This record gives sequence, C-alpha cells and structure tokens, in this order.
Amino acid sequence: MRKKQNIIRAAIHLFASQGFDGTTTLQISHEAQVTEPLIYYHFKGKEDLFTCILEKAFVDYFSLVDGLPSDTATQFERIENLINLHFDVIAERPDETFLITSTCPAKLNDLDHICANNIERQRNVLNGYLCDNLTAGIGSGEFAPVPVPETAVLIMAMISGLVRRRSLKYEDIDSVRRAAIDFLRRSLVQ
Amino acid sequence: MRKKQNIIRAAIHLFASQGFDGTTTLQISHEAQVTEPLIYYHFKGKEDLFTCILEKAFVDYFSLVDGLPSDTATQFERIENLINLHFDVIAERPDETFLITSTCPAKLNDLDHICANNIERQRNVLNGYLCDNLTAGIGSGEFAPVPVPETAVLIMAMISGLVRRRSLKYEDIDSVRRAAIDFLRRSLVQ
Amino acid sequence: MRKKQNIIRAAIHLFASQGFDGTTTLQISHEAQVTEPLIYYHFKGKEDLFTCILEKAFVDYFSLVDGLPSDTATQFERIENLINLHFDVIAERPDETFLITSTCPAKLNDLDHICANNIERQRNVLNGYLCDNLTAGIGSGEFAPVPVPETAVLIMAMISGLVRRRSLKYEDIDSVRRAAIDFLRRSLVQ
Amino acid sequence: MRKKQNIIRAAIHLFASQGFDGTTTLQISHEAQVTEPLIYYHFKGKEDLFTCILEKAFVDYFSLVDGLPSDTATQFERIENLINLHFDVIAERPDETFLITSTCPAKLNDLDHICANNIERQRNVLNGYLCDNLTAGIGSGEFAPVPVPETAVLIMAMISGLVRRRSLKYEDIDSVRRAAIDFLRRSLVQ
DNA sequence: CATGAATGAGATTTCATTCAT
DNA sequence: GATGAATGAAATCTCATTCAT
Repeated sequence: MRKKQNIIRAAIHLFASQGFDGTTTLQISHEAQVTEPLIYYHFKGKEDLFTCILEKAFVDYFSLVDGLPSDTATQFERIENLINLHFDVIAERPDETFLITSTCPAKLNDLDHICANNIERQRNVLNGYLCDNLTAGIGSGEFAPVPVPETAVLIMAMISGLVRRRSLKYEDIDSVRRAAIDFLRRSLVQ
Repeated sequence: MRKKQNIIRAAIHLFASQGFDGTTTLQISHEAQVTEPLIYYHFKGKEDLFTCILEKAFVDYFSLVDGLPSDTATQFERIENLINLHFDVIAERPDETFLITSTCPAKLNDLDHICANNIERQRNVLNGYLCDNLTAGIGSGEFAPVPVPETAVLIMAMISGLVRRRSLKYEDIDSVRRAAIDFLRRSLVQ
Repeated sequence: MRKKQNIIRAAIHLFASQGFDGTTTLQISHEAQVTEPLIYYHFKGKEDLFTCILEKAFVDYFSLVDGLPSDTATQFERIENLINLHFDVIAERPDETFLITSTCPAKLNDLDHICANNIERQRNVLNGYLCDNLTAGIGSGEFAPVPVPETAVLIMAMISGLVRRRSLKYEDIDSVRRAAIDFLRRSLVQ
Repeated sequence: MRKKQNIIRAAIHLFASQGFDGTTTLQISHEAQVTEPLIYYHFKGKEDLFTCILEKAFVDYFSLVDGLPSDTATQFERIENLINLHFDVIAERPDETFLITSTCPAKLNDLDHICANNIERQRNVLNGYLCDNLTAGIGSGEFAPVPVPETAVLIMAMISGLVRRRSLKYEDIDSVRRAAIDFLRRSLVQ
C-alpha cells in the first residue's frame, strides 16, 4: 500500500504546483514511481484521485477548526487560535492547504461536487466562526464596534492571501505569525 | 480588428474562470464568435495569447500603481490610495485583476517568462511601496512601531485575498472597502 | 511583373531545397517579398506554380538537348556534348536542374500530370539519344561492343548522380567535367 | 511488438515513396494497420520515427561497407565488391537504400542532426574507400593514371544515380550490374 | 495589382483511460 | 497488485486558399 501513498503524495504535490488541468496522469505516475494503470487500480480516475485528496484535506482541516475551543477567556484568543491554526497547517502541509484555498477546477464545478461543496462549506465555517466571535467581542465591549460581516471578509481574505503566498515557506514564518496577531489585536481590541 | 478584440475578451474571461490549462482554444473561438485558426492568425499560439493578455494587464496595473501620489499629507493616505486602487480595479476589470494575482501556469514558468517576471515585479513594487510608507509613518510617529517587512506581507496578503475573492463582485463592495480602510487605520495609526 | 518573377525565383529555390511538400506558400511569399494572395493572382495555386516552373524548366532543357548536333565527326563527340550540356546547366541553373531530376511529388502523380509526363519523356529522350549513339558507335567500330540499353542506363545514372550532387557547385566543377569525359572515353572508345 | 515493426515497415515504404513531408502519420497508421496514437507510444513523434529508421538504415549500410575485404588480389576487385554491395542492397531493401541516398528533409537539417551527419559520413566513407583504392591501383600500375578525387566523385555519382533509379527493381538488374562492372573495368584497368 | 483578414480541412500530438496478461 | 501495449477523443496548430476592399 506504500505505492498508493506514493500516488497520493505525488498527486498532491503536482496538483498544488501545476493545477488539476496542468497535471497529467503520466506525470503523477512518474513522480510516484509507478505505472499509470496502477492509478486506475486504486482510483476511479484522475478526477476521483483529486476528489479523494481534497476530501481528506477538507476533513482534516474541518476537524482542526471544529476542535478550536469556544470558551476562551477573551474573544481575541479565539482569533489568535484561528490564525495560529492556519500558520500551523501552512508549515506542516503547504500543498494540501494551498489546494483547499484554490478555486475548484471548472470541469468539476457541478453544483454539488464535493470540491465546490467543501469550498463553500469552508467559507461558511470560517465566516460563522468569525461572525460569532466578532459579535460576542463587540457585545462585551472587548472589540471596537466594527462592522461584523465585512470584517470577517477581511480577516478571511488575509488568511487566504497568506496561505496562497507560497514563499511563506522560506520567509521567517514565525515573525509573520506574531505580526499578524499583533496587527489584528491593534485593530480589534479596544 | 473587432474580431481580435473579441478573442482577447473571450480569452481573458475564460482564462480567469477556468485557468490556462483548463481553457481550450476551441472554447475561446466559440465565445469570441470566430473560427479557431483566427486565433493563430493574430497570435503565435495559445501561450502567446495568454502572455499578451498578461503583459497588457500588468502594464495597466503598474501604470496605476506608479501614478499614486507620494506626497500626501499623511502616510495613511497612501495606504488608503493603495486600497482604493485595488477595489477600483476589482470593480472595473475583475478578470484581468484575478489573472495578475494568480500563479503563473507551470509550463510558462521559465525563469524569465514575462508572466513569472511580472508576478515577481508586482510583488516587489507593492512591497517597496508599503515598506517605504510604513517606515516613513513610523519614523514620523504617525504609525505604531510595527515590524515593517512583516506588516507589508500582511497587507499584501489581504489585498490579494480580496482580489481573489470573486464573490466580492456581488457583495456590497463599498462597505467592504470602507471596512478595510478603517481596519487598517485602527491597526496602524496611533 | 517583377513581382511575378520574384515569386518564381523564390519558389524554384525553395522547392529545390525543401521539396514541394516541405515548402509552404507563406515561405514563398516571404522569400519573394510579396503577400500570399499575390501568388494566387498569378497562379492557380501552389501546384500550378510548381507545374509552371517545371514545365518551363523542361522546355528549356529539351530544347537544349534537341539542339545538340547529330552529325558529329565521331560518335564520342555526341557523348561529350551531352556531358558538357549537363555540366553547363548545373553551373547555370542548379535549382531547376535539380528539380527536373527529382521524383515527382506523390500527390501530383496522376498518370499524365505534366510532371510525371516530362520526367518520363526526359528519360526517353536521353535514352533514345544514348542508344542511337551507342549503336552507331559500336556499328562503326568506334566503340567497344558494350550492351547498349544497360550502358545507356549507366551513363544516365552518372549524369543524374552528378546533377543531384549539390556540392558540385563548390567543387572544382571543370576538373570533374574533364574527368567525366575522359572516364567515358576510356570505357567506350576502343 | 509486431505492431511496432508494422509501423516501421509502413513508414519506410511511405517515406521512400512520398518523402518525409509528403507522408502523414495517418497514412502510416493506416498502412501499418494500427491507430495513430500508437506511433506516439513507440516514437517521440514523426520526426523521431524518421530518425530511427534512418539511423538503423545507416548502421546496417555502414556495417556492410566496413565488412568489405581490403586485402583483395587486385584493386579492381575492391571496386567490383563495392558495386556488387550496392546492387545487393538495392535488390534487398530498395526503400531504405533510397532513403539513405536522399537529401535530408530541410526541417531536420540542424547542423548535427543524425540525418545530416550520416549523409555526410556516408559520403566520406565511400570517398575514402574509393580514393584509397584508386591511389593504390594507380601506384601499382593496375589502373590508368586517372585523377583520383574526381574519379571517386564520378563513381559515387553513378552509384547514387543507380540507387535512385527506382525502375531498376523491374529492369534486368543483373545485366545492368555486369554492365556496370565491365564499364568501370574498361575505364580503369589498363 | 495588391493586401489584411479570415477559414475549411487536415496534420501532429496529447491524454485519460482500458485491455490482455 | 501490477504492467506493457493500445486507443478514442480531443487539443493545438498549420496550411492552401479565398474574400472584401
């Protein structure tokens, strides 16, 4: 089963760096050191392989987000946790993280394809998390009275912009992390 | 001549929504209401068409950024101008703007392909603008003493995250714009 | 009318160096410094252009061969004249000469296309000339009793081999010419 | 594996009768009774197929020429062997032999493409063989004092003229062979 | 005469996928 | 599980030719 893992690893890497359409099954088989038909033994096809990868990536991601504590001392701690979570996944699995932040390949965009579904769901989850959090913080007087949905959009944009910035891998990721948290604190906490 | 413009328009739209590899020359010709070979009369090939589009988009973009005034009353005005500029281009030309914020198709990633070059250059221009601006603002006491390069990365991430958020078109873009400016002001100005 | 000549010149050059199928009408128009449609103003098409060139080349060639004197003092003089004629045309018009020695493009090989016809006719003319000549020379005792049709084939092979040897242009063509005549004399005259 | 051979056989036949540019991959696949993409499974492309064929043909040809004995009783025997070798290959593999005597397709004429290289090499090998042979024969008094390089050119021209004369297949090839040897003997041996 | 723009037909090549073993 | 060989469908691109002016 090591070979199946090789296929998945190679596919993650290639899909993240070349896109779904830009990656051929031959490239995957080469990078995975297997022959092409083996891909079809383990998966129904290229699309299925992609779907499996994304599904797994989303499940892992959602379980992390779901695991974030909701009973923190301050509301800002929840923001902090969210930022830290994303910096952690960028550091540990940059390719998967990049994939779940990408737009779904046009071909797979059937209204309820797993890919489109999950991207939508991810957005909703993050949005819910942030809106709740902001509303609570503003209510308690911890946060300045910022417009809630718009600010959620901004924070999500910053997160996705950071995930997509591939050079983050090579930059001093921890100082950016600290700067991000301070940046948000100054803006939100009054 | 009108037909050449049709081709370009169709290609911008399709490349932005499906990616370079996900778009076929046949699709482009259909959407442009021309025959396929006409694409090859006006451009050397699919890649050349893509390159021409990107080059133009970058030139337009850079000339806007270069046109931003540097002698504003406050340093924050410069930040404000930069944000406004990006919200304007998102509103006016969402597809081109999306394209110049995307990663270059792997195949074109020869170290000095126009595409890779310009993406690099864009990053440097924005980075230079922000670093200068932040340093000056901190020096004059207008801005809080934030870490300069890291904060520049954060602001760029937010901008690119916003550009890539296609639904912005349908959201109340002006309230997001105002929220963004206020958000940054609170974080930076002391 | 100068432009028509340019087209013909360019076509001769390109057909001779790249073959009929290997030459595009665009290449011809470039080398002739005209636009493509002009080729179609002067000729019915690429094939017609090729045909015209070949027809002219064959007419010129045949008129030279027909002009060779038949009432020479010796039979070997006739051989000598034939060889000299070919060395002259190689020197003066290497490309046309190459073309009339080439095989007809497969596509034009309708049984009685001018091209196929003329190639056949050329062979017959040369063959007739040589067979007559050899028969007469052997009959008069001037030539050794060689087998007539086979020897005609050999001499024709040598001539066509020389015409096709493009580097002849750069070699000392006159010493090869003399060597050829001496070579044939030693072999034939007894 | 049988199918790969079919492709090669069909390609040899078609390239020899229609030229490289005049032959389409579809024609090859039809004649080989395979589908077109199979050509691309076994070869990198049309050009690669052509190159492989020529390479093999040249290797076979060179090994035959290299195998000719150099220690014959007379120098003329060496000439005789060379002529016989060429009549043998014409009889056995007329298409390959025609191909290696043809000019290289213009497109492949990169200064050191295998095709151009081998054509050059072939010329040098034959030329070396004949010059050595003629010089030795003249030195020993076996041959008349003919000009060496020019006579080599003439003999090579005759050989290539014969190889290219496709109708040789149908003519009485053995009588032409004998005539050629006698022809050369009379001209050279004194 | 001359040309810029355009096209139908077809050539080369790629690619996801399957088959036979 | 695994593979070498094979293929249908389609993508990119070329080219001789024509049209409108």
